[in-house]
Amino acid sequence: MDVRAQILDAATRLFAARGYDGASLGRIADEVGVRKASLLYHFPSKDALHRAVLDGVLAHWNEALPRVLEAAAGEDRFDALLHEVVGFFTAEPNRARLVLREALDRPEAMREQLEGQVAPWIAVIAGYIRRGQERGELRPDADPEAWLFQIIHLIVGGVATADSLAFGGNTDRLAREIERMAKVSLFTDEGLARNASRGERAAE
Amino acid sequence: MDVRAQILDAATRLFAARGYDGASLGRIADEVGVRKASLLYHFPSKDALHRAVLDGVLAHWNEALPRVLEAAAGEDRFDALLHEVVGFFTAEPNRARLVLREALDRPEAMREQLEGQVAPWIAVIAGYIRRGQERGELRPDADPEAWLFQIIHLIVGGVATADSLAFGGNTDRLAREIERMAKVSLFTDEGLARNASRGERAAE
DNA sequence: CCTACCGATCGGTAGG
DNA sequence: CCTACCGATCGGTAGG
Repeated sequence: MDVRAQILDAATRLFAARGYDGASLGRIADEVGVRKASLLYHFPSKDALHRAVLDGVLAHWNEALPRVLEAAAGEDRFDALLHEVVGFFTAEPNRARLVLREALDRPEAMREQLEGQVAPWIAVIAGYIRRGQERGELRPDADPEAWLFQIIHLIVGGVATADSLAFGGNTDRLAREIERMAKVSLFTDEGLARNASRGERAAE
Repeated sequence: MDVRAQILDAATRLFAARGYDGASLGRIADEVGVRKASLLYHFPSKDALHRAVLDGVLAHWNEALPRVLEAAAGEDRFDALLHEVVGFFTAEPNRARLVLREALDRPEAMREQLEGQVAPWIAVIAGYIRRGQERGELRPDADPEAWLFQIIHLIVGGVATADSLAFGGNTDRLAREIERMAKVSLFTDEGLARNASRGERAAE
């Protein structure tokens, strides 16, 4: 791994754990094993480094989401999407923490990112939901865009704060309840029945 | 309002907006209209001020929750609780941001707070849910503690990041979807029917 | 509640 | 990629 990637890696960890102001260039450089001045050769400023870290999180989505949407067959699309989101953030919880911190630290910048980069994909998936509602598989009173936001919110927030909430080893219970809430609040009884039969096959 | 309360007020605002490291004692003092050294007369250190701010958030719950639980009649208890949580955080979104930041910045301290101060109340309310499940009003597959955590999570996180998510004036949609998801994921059809008839009366 | 001040740390630059 | 250094800002203290 070249130095630039090592810097991005350490910066991701420290920005996620301590926030923009709490993470100093000196400590990031220490973790990589270089001097602060050398770090500023690769990234012109702390702000530029921070933006590069956030771009890394966003870049994955622009690659992964189209792939999942195209690959997953129509009926299994929701499971595939759910697992992609869960997998993406559990694989690297710092991604979730970075997103949450950005929402708190710079709400205006986050709003623009959501509108420009995330909203289009939300719209696409919301379209699938609307078709499911027309077929009677999904609850007609569900608000597709709002439902999606809340589920993503539960996953991202849950992963980001897992260390805080994980008392008594209840992370599994929390994760299972998210999945139950997501399904029961979106699928009709008819849709759930079809989903369950598919789930039993998948569990084997 | 005396100086001490003014300091706590300004500190709440700045800690919520910029985090512990991002909020300086100098700026907090500026907003109050005193010198930094004067601020350190009322609170011996930045850390002590921060803890006092968090205690203020917690103190409300130890007063409000027992009150709501006792006052609300059995059948309307869930609506009363939901509105208390929503009202508490929407009235002062900084409370929600502080809680979220604490979970990110000091997960260990947050975990202890949750175990000691919040878990007992969760247990009480979870008991109500279990009784509702035995009566057939609430879904038997719902995990009472986990469901409560997720609903509180949705409300706290939603309020804290409302500025980021509020594009196209969709905060109302997001709030309505939380309420719909909460109800449909907890109540059975029978329970929902009873709830709806009560809701219609309340809406008049 | 103030002025004056301290040591430490910060992001960033000069120059090689 | 380094050493050496800068001005600014930080939390906190002395003394009144």
